[in-house]
This record gives sequence, C-alpha cells and structure tokens, in this order.
Amino acid sequence: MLRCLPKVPDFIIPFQSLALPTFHISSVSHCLHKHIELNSPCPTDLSDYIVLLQQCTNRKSLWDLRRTHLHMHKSGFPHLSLGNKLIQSYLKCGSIEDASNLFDEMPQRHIVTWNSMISAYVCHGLSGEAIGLFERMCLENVFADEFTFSIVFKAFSDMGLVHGGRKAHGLLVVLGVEVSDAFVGSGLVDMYAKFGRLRDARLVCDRVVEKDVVLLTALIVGCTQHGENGEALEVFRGMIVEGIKANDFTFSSILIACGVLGDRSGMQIHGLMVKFGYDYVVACRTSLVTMYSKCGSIDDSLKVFERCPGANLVTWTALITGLVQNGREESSLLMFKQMVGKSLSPNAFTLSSVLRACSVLAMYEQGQQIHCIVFKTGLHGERYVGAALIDMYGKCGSIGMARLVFDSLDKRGVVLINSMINSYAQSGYGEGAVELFDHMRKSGIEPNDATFLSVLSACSNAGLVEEGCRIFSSLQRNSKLDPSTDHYACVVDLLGRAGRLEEAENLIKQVEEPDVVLWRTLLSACRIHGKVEMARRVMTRVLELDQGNEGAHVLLSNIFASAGEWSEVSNMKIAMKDMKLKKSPGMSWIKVDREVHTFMAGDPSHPSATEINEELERLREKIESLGYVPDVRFVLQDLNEEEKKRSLYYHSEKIAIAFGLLSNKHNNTCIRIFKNLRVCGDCHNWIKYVSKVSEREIIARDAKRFHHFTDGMCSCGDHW
DNA sequence: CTAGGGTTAG
Repeated sequence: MLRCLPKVPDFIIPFQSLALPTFHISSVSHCLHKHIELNSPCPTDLSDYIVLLQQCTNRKSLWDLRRTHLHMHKSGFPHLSLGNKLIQSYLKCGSIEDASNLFDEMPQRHIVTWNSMISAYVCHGLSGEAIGLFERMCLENVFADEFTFSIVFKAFSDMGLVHGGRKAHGLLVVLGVEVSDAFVGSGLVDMYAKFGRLRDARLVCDRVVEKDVVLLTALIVGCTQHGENGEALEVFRGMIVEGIKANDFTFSSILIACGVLGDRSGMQIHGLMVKFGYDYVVACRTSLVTMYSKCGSIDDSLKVFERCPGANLVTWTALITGLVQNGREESSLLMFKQMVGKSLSPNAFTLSSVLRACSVLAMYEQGQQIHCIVFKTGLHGERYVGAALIDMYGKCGSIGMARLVFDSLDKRGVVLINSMINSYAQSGYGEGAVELFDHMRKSGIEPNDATFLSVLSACSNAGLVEEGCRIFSSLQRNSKLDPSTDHYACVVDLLGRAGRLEEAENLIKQVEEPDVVLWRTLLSACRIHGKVEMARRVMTRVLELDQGNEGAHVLLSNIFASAGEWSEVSNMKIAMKDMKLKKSPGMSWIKVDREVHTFMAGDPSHPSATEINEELERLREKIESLGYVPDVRFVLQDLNEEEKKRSLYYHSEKIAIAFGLLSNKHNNTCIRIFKNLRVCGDCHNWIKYVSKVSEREIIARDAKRFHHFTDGMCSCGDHW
C-alpha cells in the first residue's frame, strides 16, 4: 500500500521562516526572568537537547520542559526538528495543551506524532477531540496505520458514534490495514460489543489469527454487558482450552457473568483464580464479593472481604451493596460507618446503596444524615443519587422533601421522573403523579415500562379510574412497549376497587397467561365490595395456579367473615392449618429516641402498657364526642358486638400511635408509624379523628403505601 | 518513539 508521506526526516524548517507562535511566549514568558540553570550548560546541538528532554520527561517536570523548549526557541535552534520528541515529552508530563499547540505549528508531522496525539486525547477522555484529529488526518491524506486504528475505535465507542465507527472500520479495510492484528481487533471487538452488536464483535474476533487474552476479554465483557452470560462463560472456557492464560482483567470480568448466572460456576472460577494466583488482586476480589452476593451467599462475600487487606472504595461499595441486596440493611449501614471511619469518601454508588438501605428500613433520620453526606461530597447533582434520595424520602413518607430534591436536579432523565412518580404513587398523590406523567410526555421524554407501572399504581392508589384507563390504553397503543402482567394487575386493581369487577375480570381474560397475582388482586376487590359468589369463582382460579397461596386464603376467609358466613370461615381456618399456612400477625412499630418499639394487637408486654391504655381511653372520649363510631365490619372473628368493639380497640396501629403521642407530648413533630400489613378501615377512620383532636400530623406506612393524616383527613382520600 | 480489555448503582 502506498503511503502518501515519505519517511519524515527529523529536522526541518529553519526557525526564522516560521511565524512566531503566540503560544510559546505567553505560556512560558514567566520563565524568562527566572535565571535557573539548565542541567546542561548552554546546549547547542541536537544530542544535548535530546538528553535534556529525556531528563525533563524522566522527572515529569513540565516546568523544566517548557524552559528547555524556550531555550531552544531563543537560541535559534530549529526546535521543530525535535517536534515529535517534544510532543512525546509534553504528553508524558501531562500537558495535552502544550503538545497540541506545538502539533499545530508543525508543518509536517510523522504518523507517530498523529497517533500519539490521538491516543493522548482518548486517554484523557477527550474522545471528541480524538475523532476530530482522526478526521483531519484523513483530510490531509495521512494514512492511518494499525496503531491509529487500535486506539481510535475506543473514541467512537466513547462518543456513541455507531455510524462513524463503522465508517472507520471501512476505511481500515480500504487502507489494507491488517484486521487480523490483535490490537486492532480488540479495539473493534470492544467497540462493537459496547454498541450491542455482539455478532459483529464475534465476526471480528474470529478473523484475528493469533488471539490473545485482551481480545477475548473484550469479547467476554461485551457478552456480559448485554446479558449473554452463558456465552461469556463459553468464550472463557474456549480460551482456557486453547491455552491462552486468563489474567486479572479476565477474572474480574467473567465473575460478573457467574454472579448473574447464580450457579456454581462462580466457585469454579474462584478456584481457578486462586490457582492462577490472581485472587489477591483487589479488582478480582471486588468481583468475587459481588459474585457471591449475587448468588445469595452474602456470608461468602463477607469472608472474601475480611481477607482483603487492600480493599478500596469499590470493594467496600460492592460489599455494602451486596448486604442491601441480601436484606441485611442494618449491617450495610454499619459497614458504611466503618468505611467512613477509614476515611474513605463514598461515591455515588456507595451513597445510592446506603440510601436504599434507609428507604427499606424507612429510617428517616439516617436518610437525612446521608443526604448531608451527599452534599458534603458534592454528589447532589448525580442522577442515581438523586433517584435514591427521592426514593428514600418517598418511602419515609416525606413527599415534600422528595419533590424538593427532584426540583433541585436539572437533568431530568426518565429514571428520576420514575422515582418521583413512584413516590407520589406510594403516598397516594395520584394527581401529582398523573400531572408529572403528562408533563413528561409534553416535554418529549419517552416513558418506559417502569414509568407506566408507577403512574398506573398511582391511579389505582388514588382511585383515579378514568385517568388510569386513559393511560393504560395509551400504553396498549404504544408500539415500543408491551403491557406486562404487572401493568394489568394495576388496572385490575383500579377497576376492582372502583367496583367495576366484571370489567376487571374481562381484562384478566385478555392476558395470555394470567398469573396468580392478577386473580388475587381481583379477589381483594371482591373483599372490598363483598362479592362472595364472585370470590368463590376467583378462588378456584387462584388455587389452579398456586395451591398454597397464603394471602388468597386470608382474603377469602375475610370475605366470608364480613359476610357473616362463620362456618365457611372456620372451614377455611382448618384448611389453612392442614396446609400449614399461617396468617402473619399484624404488627406496628414506631421509633422514639433512637429506639424502635414494636406492638402486636392486644399485646400487654410493653413497659408503658398502663399509660398507653389511659391514653387510648382519653383519645376514645375525645373522638367519640366528634362522632367516631367503631366499625365492627372489620372484625373478622365471630364475637358479640361488645367483644368486637374491644378487639378493634387494641389493634397494633392504635397502640403505636397512642404511645407516640405519649412519648413526645411536648413537641409537635409528626408521628410516623409503620405496619407490616395493611391498615384496617376502622383504624384508618380512627387515625383521621386522632389527627384532628391531637392536632398532629400522622404518617402511617402500611405494607403497600403511605397515609398522611392531617386535621381529620387522609392523603389517600379513603382509597386504598 | 505511537496501540487494545476489568471491578461498585436504579
């Protein structure tokens, strides 16, 4: 192949004939007055300067380098003859700017110089500049070589320029550059894999004659990043079989695939890693921590972590995240504390994990503390952190704070909007959710399936039937998204609660393979509307799909109980006992002075039980005078009227609230209680009255959502 | 003289 440029000699152009570049003077003029001795006295020839440049580069001293440069310039030495060496030196000293200015001055440039500049841009994350230079190179008829191509594809993949990358691939073929070169090949494989074109990546990989570890690792990473984890493992196996030795990069990548697969392959790889001696590389250990936690063996993650003296921020974060994902939120927060104690500063990954722990545990104060850390670390603009904050405040019932965080963020991607809509949904602010959803569409942001799920559940939580139906039909018309059973479940819930049970049932029949959740949702609608006959019919559907569905049994028995069919209720009880199904007991808890107090219905074991009873009695008098009447329809045992009233009286949420009022009599902060099941109708009504007489805001999080009670009203508008 | 692949999150 013909090269346009002759081998460029290392000289050229006398200094005098050049227009004096402004850069030299401005950037180094401050050195002029400093009479610091150069290491070698008054260099005059090429070899002296080469030695000097080498010294500057070794010391990585940009300052000395500029002085040497200036010296050449002032002494009339044709410094551009050393242009390439100077550029290399500048790049090694970390100044792309000096290098780039010098590059522009050079009348002719060696291919090595071009490559060095392009490479430097890519390595400093300036891929746009790199591509610009690559294009300029083409325009100036300089032929790119295998070095150019080994670096430039990364620039295209960084910038997400599929078309440009493919064009560069075309140019490579036209120029006759060897595609079978492993360096060029891995650049291409990496690019195609990152674009999700795994088939192209595979094809390129197959054409490389002498495959090496880097090339195959690039392919493995491509596979894992696009969910082809089995395939990744196959590539790995093939690699071992062919005798190509895996290294730390390979191990840390393949373990990701093992974690997703969740089988025993991870342990096998772990063994191999020990054998190859890579198990003490921190990145590999980090991947091990993640792999074991994804496989559900969080204790193994802990073991790996304990024996990892060089744990860095990523390792800690992997462990903290693993703990949260394995339901050990408290330990994750303790670990976080330990990590901060080691003066490791958390990053966005760490913070979104610990915020998630706070939101699961509804730990409002801790969540706020972490919000402070978010500000201190300057990560409040990060999208994932923002989403986690919105979610945390939402799950702690502080919808106002959630919105505040949301409004403070300017880049509103779909993830953030989903978090906000979801927070509205859980607190029952259906209008807020729908408004945000409509606003999002108007501003041209495409909702995804999670958006639809959140907004539909918001509608069903708030009883916005028409809005919900409108949104669901827009989902059905959406060509890019298919409604899932979860979406259907929301609409079934919405119609069911609104009493449109036949419509709900017909909707389920439209689903190809309706799952048990759909039928159970309809069953719960039957309970609300007391449809005993329909409930029997729906129950047979539930049992076809899931014999031992505890929730459905409880629901049906509640339906019989409210209809007064006590013989059916006792039949159900026997049936459930036979099947070893247990109704989980209702529980409420409240945090007072850093301590969590848990209450069960009628439980007299709390040290303040007497005071609580007195408080309950005082509240009863006050609210009955305002018109509260116990609603015995919510008593599901076969008792007489008086006994029924008594049993309502000791529901756990009432006890928790009475205790909360007692415990902070003198300040009027809001009372937050949590319940493991859903709030019963009588308690809901009771809390409304209590919020009025005590002039306190009461927030109750039940199994599914939040209720904000103020001045005798609830945010759910009695829809739940 | 210039070159390629990795670990943590919703």
